[in-house]
Amino acid sequence: MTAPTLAEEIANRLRHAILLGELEPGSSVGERENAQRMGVSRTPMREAIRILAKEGLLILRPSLSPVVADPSLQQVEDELTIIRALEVLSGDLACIHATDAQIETIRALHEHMVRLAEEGDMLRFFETDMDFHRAISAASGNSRLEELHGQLLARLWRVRFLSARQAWDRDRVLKQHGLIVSGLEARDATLVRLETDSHIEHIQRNIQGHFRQESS
Amino acid sequence: MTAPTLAEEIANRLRHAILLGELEPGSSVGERENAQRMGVSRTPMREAIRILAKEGLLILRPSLSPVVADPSLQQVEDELTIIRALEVLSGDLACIHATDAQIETIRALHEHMVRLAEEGDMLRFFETDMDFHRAISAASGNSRLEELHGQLLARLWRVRFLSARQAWDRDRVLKQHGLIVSGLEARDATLVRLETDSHIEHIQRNIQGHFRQESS
DNA sequence: GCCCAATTTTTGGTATACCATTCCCCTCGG
DNA sequence: CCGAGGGGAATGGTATACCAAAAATTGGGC
Repeated sequence: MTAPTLAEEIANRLRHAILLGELEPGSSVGERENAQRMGVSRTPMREAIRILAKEGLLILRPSLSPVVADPSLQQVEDELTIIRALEVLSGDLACIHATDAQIETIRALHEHMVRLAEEGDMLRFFETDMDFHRAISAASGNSRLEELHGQLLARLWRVRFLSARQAWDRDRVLKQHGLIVSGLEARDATLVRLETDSHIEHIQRNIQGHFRQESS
Repeated sequence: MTAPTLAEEIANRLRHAILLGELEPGSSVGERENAQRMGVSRTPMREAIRILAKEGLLILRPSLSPVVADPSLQQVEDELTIIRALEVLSGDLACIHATDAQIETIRALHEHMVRLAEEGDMLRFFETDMDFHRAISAASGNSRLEELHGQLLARLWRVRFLSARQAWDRDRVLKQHGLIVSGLEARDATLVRLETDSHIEHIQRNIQGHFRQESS
């Protein structure tokens, strides 16, 4: 792997900080201020800001400091609608193109989640959840789809993380994941599509609940 | 409208040049060279290059000049697969959420294409074709979907333009568009989905033909 | 005549300085 | 006491200078 540029590195650090909530939504992220805070010059910081803006984590305003994005329920639902379509597509393609090794990887991720659920490691559980879905898009054999899906997923990382915290339904998540894995192993596109669709619909409902709770 | 920044402006100029083929695929686009050629400093040029790279028109290589992208047939097909899923989704949503005015706009674009076909204005015809599809995604009521779809469409602008040049089947395009418009007006999601799917499948076939011809 | 290595050149990456615009606060006038 | 105007501070946008690394070229050795 080639050495990561400084701009990418601070972009990663910033992204981490945003996703973990260390930088609150709505707070401003000036070029100078943050550049000094992280000990770099404005140039790479400026580029890092553009990167995160393209990812949707920062909002650029003309002649004004960028702010940490604070997406509305409507926006999140819109994105999730797209993710749903892409994941269904991924499942369809994966049933055709996935190698056995890829499906094996997906099953391994699933079983890893089961263990993490038993141990109660919520953060790891959640991150593996993301990996699980990413692995499916990777198994589609469509690299551009994998990339795009990953971007959208990253964008919703925080809100999904927050809404998954309450996680009254880890069992349902695991059960649905299990069915999706079975569907992939049987190359049963219909089953995969159905379960994927239902799965994301539940996620959507969770997020709606999260927003409702937050506004109170 | 707020004044566009210099970086955006030269990004637009560069994009135009690339899409029109004034910059051949594979040719290198160094920061210094192009900055001087366009009479700006490296900083905005650098940013413009990043923008176009994110759009997929330029390929960044570590420690090497960026080059104008020259997508393979596989890559184009992958992207088109995604576009197909997104357009089908757009059609579904548009049948539910589109306003009558939006559908009216779509019909107007369609009829405009008919006129342009009669006049033989290929470039305008093609651009209106793009607008037609964009208008449908706009009618979905999902702004993020509209944005994403637009980006993917832009990325394939050039190859679609080239493959549409031969255009032995303008009649089929217009017929399918007409059916899609009818479907939208009737809010018949099934019809829209079917025709959209078939429409893009034909585009895919055209592009395959274009690549086959090019390689000979 | 060919290949390898050292050097030179060119590349992107980074830091810094400067500018125009805008925003904010303070003061002055009603 | 309130509002409008002005000045200063802070912002992002741009230009430029410098650096390290990598690629290309050239010269020497085999």
